[in-house]
Amino acid sequence: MAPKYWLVKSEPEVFSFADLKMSRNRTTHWDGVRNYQARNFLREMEKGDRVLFYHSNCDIMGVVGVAEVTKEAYPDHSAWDPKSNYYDPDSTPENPRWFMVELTWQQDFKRKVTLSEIKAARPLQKMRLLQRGNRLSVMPVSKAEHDCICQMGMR
DNA sequence: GCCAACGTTGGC
DNA sequence: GCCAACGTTGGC
Repeated sequence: MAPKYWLVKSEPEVFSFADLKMSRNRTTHWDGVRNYQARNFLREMEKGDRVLFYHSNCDIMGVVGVAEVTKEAYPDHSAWDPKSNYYDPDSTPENPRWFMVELTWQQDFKRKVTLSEIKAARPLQKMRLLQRGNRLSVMPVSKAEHDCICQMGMR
């Protein structure tokens, strides 16, 4: 099965791409997604899928590197922890509502591909990232868009 | 099922 | 810090 392509957003002050790189095995579980549409995308992720890592809500927003899905969707246990920020009493181990995947750092871009560059790049105009009112933290990206952004980032 | 109120996201 | 654009909640 050919790998699929995704973009995940993270606020670097909360969890940056450098944080992922410094994690054990350069891997983390991508928990805390509490939006149904984003969850559904998470559940479509498969091992080997490529993930563009985007920094949001910071000085210069943009894609900073590439990660890979190393474990596909499994129940997000932070939803069961009353002390977690992501606690959701309606999600239970018997009937989990929320899921997470495992992401592994793969490659730093030589330079950040900024939001304004993405907005200016003709092949990227249809990206979901640029669509009005978009607030998804996990979204699909086409292979062409992924390749274009990687090319910009590695130049 | 409608919809107003409220909370959150995230670019600016 | 502001605020537009959502999603969610809860009364009816």
